[in-house]
Amino acid sequence: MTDLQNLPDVDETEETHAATKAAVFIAAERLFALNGFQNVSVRDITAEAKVNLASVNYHFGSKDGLLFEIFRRRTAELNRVRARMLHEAVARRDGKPTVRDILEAYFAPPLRWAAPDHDRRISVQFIIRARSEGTAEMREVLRNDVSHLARFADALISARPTLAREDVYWRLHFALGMLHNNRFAEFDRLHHLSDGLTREGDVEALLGRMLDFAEAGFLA
Amino acid sequence: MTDLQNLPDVDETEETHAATKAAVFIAAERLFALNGFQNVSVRDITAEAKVNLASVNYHFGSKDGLLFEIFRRRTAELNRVRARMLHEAVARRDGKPTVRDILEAYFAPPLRWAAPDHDRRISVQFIIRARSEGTAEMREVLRNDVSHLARFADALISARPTLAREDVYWRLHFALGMLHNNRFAEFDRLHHLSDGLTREGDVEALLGRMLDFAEAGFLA
DNA sequence: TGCCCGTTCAAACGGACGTTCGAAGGCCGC
DNA sequence: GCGGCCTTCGAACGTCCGTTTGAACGGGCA
Repeated sequence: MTDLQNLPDVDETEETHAATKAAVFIAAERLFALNGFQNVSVRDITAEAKVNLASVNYHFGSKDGLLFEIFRRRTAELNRVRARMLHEAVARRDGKPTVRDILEAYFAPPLRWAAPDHDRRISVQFIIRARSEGTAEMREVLRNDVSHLARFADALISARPTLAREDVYWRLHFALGMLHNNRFAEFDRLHHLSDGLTREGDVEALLGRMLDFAEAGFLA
Repeated sequence: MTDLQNLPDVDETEETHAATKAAVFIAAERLFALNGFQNVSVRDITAEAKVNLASVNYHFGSKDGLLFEIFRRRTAELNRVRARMLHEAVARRDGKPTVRDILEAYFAPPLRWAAPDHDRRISVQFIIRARSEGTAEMREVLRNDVSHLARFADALISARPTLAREDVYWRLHFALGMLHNNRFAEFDRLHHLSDGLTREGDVEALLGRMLDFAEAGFLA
């Protein structure tokens, strides 16, 4: 029951009171995010969710169908929040958002989801993983995702009109690299390298550091 | 201090005496880099190398053994080149290399390997993939790799003494993200986003762009 | 030539996996 | 209470995979 609240009530598909489907969804997202897509079997998922083995194929058609549905919901959700933040920044700045505003609209949502006590902490790791381990179907969505990313690229081009467009695209590419590198394993490595000096708990501080770095890179 | 110059060399003579082993090595590196570790079977490798199925287990013990040997050789090779470049930069600047020097020593070797006509173009993609899809054994090596990375971190701390150490570690983390994001799939996405404006062919130009961005981030 | 031993070969083994199937369960309107 | 339908269940199927096996091969040396 409490599990149902974590399942996003996506408008198009009305959810019946199938607790099994929600349990599978949550268990799969967690296991995939932690262990990788190929290293998690349908039996692992149904064991964690404490449901029957056939549940995955009954509710999601196939293992890939389950993976894709998680991916689709989470990316749509994330893109919605990002678009809203960008829109608010445009309104706040009278149509002229700064580079930092635009980068913040892209960085902040996933970073805030990744906060230690946030219930979407796992979703961010799932999305990051999908970018490198995703199936062909996921990459297809990421292709259409380009139109979403293009809004931020256009905003950046407007914010820095003196810079060549290709320079903006490359720097956006670098900024995306900064963001996508925020995986558990990389945080561990950094923590080990710095002898415990760096801590990932404070996401607002991390956001500030990332914006300082990326903004300077864009203004160079 | 570990002397990276004295790491075990790649045994090229062994390859010439056992052509099968070399063929397996090359085919496996290529397939793994292009398709991912889990998506390539031993049968795929031996088919591409035109050798018998049992060759992998005979020469490398297991599939994971083959994977690890490729990973071990390539990372050792890369670290050696990086350490040499850092050493040369230290000598050239009388013990005071700039932030740009240090970043260049870390960025340039893999980027130059990734040049379109370079024979190590595939190796870079393999190494990048190992960072996110690697086995537990590989991550163990990456843990020891921290001592290699620590040299660059220390150099950066010396180059920017007024900056808090944790700030340097975080910014190095960001710079690593920029580098590790240079995958085929990401280049494709960028190419698509920019409508063909960005081209990855000129690695020296890319290196310059990356150094401009990261240097500005460090000097912020 | 005849033996030796590192290498290659075809074939099979055992297991893990995604998926399917038919039956049983359980909730609902009637 | 009863029939219908969505869901859950245990069990099995077929496939692909990494690995092993034992025999055959072939060059180097006495």
